Amino acid sequence: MTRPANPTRSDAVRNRDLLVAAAREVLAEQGLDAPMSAVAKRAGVGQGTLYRHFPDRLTLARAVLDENVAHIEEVAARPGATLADVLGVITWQMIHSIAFVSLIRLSGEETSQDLADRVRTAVDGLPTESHATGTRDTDDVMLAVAMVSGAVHGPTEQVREATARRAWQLLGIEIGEVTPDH
Amino acid sequence: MTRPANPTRSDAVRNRDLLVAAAREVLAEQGLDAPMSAVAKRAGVGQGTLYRHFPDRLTLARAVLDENVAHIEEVAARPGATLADVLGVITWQMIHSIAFVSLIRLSGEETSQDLADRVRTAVDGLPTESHATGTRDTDDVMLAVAMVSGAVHGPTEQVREATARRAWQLLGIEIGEVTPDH
Amino acid sequence: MTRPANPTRSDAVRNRDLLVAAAREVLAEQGLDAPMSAVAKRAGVGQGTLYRHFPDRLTLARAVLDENVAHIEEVAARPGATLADVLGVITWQMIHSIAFVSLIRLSGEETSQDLADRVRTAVDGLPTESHATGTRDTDDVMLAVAMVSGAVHGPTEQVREATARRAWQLLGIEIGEVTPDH
Amino acid sequence: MTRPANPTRSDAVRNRDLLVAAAREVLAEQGLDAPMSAVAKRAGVGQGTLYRHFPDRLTLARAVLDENVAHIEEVAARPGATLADVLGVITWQMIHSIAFVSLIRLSGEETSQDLADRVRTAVDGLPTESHATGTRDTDDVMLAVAMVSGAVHGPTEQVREATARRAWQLLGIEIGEVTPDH
DNA sequence: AATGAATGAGCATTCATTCAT
DNA sequence: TATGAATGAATGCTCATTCAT
Repeated sequence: MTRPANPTRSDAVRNRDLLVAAAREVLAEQGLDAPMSAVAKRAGVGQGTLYRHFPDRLTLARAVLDENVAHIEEVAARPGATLADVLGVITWQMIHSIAFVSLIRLSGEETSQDLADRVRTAVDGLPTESHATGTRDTDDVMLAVAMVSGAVHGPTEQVREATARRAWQLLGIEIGEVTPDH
Repeated sequence: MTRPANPTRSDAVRNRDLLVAAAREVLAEQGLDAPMSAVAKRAGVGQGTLYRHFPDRLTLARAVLDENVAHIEEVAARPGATLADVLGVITWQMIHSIAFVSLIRLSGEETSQDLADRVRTAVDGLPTESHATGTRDTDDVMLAVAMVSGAVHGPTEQVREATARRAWQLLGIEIGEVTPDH
Repeated sequence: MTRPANPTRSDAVRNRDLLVAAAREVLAEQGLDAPMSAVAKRAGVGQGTLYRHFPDRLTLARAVLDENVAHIEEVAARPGATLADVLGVITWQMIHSIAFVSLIRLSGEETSQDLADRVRTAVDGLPTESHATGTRDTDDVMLAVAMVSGAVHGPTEQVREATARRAWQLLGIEIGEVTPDH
Repeated sequence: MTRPANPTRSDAVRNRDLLVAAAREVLAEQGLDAPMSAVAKRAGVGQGTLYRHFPDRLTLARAVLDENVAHIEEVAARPGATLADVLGVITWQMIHSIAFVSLIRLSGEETSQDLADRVRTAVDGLPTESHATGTRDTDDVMLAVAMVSGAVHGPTEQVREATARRAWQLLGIEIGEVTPDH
């Protein structure tokens, strides 16, 4: 348990969490260009507080993605986890958040290379579920994720999920359950 | 003699072309959100002129894409053209224009369905070059294009081209020369 | 008959008439702030032509009012015309043209004093129809017209006419038929 | 202690007042179409501040008129107040503010019906000062106000006041002192 | 440290006026 | 002389960011 014994900061920690949660929702709905004020309002804090925690839009977006990545890492670390399992989770995230897709898109940039690297590390060495898929080069897996993200569009989550599934099929890669796994 | 006096077309046509060319550059560099004023400035015309020709941003973007699509159609219509040839041209366009990628991304929307349809029609029925590729369902080809667009990122055109080529490989689809073919 | 024998200018005269007619409609509908381009478009002429005939908005507006005033003068000059007759015509004009009311409003300014003077002259010395009204000071009549113009508002012509009639009643002034008298 | 921290009202209240005062002046001088930026500049605040307090031009105009109407209500509520007193105050406001006149003009519209209603309510039931005037129907009084507003024009306040007085005379309505009564 | 008001730059859009043809 | 395209100033409005409290 890494609870920092720092009781006076409990407010700050709480606000940070509120902001990340709010940003997740707002960015998912409106995309990366959403007004910062909308995030502050949804979190129920002042604009100044938002800027205290996240000096710029990218820092905030990265904090959101960080939780996504942390969840991916967690799933990957489970005993018996397979590549398919992890890809299922990633696919769920792509389907449900415009921002997540946009952030993957920005991953090539200097902006969030570290996050991409963490996903790569998590994926690296995971066993593939069947011989049909075969062992994958990690770079190729990351590229495949980016490719599927390019396919994930459509008005409803149902449409986006169907498209994503077909995209994985075209790549010949099996994925597990598409689930938030929260 | 009451000459109708409607000769001033030379300016107008020239300005329209200047604007589309400027928009192509600006949108390629800055994406679909680029300021309209930047387009007008690059074209060397006033803002009013831009709005006279293109009442809104989408109309302008469509005019740009229209030329891309027209070129794709032209290549597809050549005697002996194959799917690989056309995909090579499309790939070149994706590598060189952020806007083109963004527009592919928007294709699902009401915005530019007609343009996407024209590409689909152009692609439909093109012969595949080798037995390795096999006959392709047109929907899958369009999905593959979207997928590759998701992979096309990177600081330089060289990197983007290499990534795009690898993406096509993962899909098992052969493409022809990556060329503007102007 | 004051038809000037100047055949080469027939086009110009025709355009002037078209413009005044268009301005009458457009100003009546949209008020004095209507775009000049809307007038030119409605007249079916170019913007340049409009500016050739009417260098500024006020000149154009005055030309419209001039026809109104000319009609008032014509009615006033008829044998047997009474003040009530003329006020009926004026009332009709107020009811049917936002611009006419606005122009009356501007009449105090230097802008169209001459037009106001012509109305005054036309009104001056007209016999009143009945002893109920009595002889009127011309200045007061002009003021009364301005006052009624202040009352002429409402969504429909029916409402505006009813309000105008009540306004004249409050002033104790009888008016004749409310008619364009074209 | 988690002090809610909401003390910053002083600035906000002050700025709101500055804006209303500035708007009063600017609208009085330039009418309802005055640029919003002119109001912000006169108030000495940024444009954003203006929009924070008044999201659109009508809201701002209504805030200005609200003070006028509040003052009318206050005078009407004084013990012993007569219709003539209130009409005197209204007349003063018409003479000194183009905007007030314009707003009376707009009263028919959906825009500020509530304000017009408040004036009507204030006027309703006020005693008339002398038998010369007699009891007035409230609708007629409101119409009379609109009529006088139509007469209030002229280059100087002196001219406008003289015209307004004559207009009331033509209506046979006595008014009290023409005064701001601040 | 939190709040939310203030700032002002930035972008979209309209329209009066000019001018090339 | 007529046309209508071009210009660019003006205005509305929206945020990102700063700062007084």
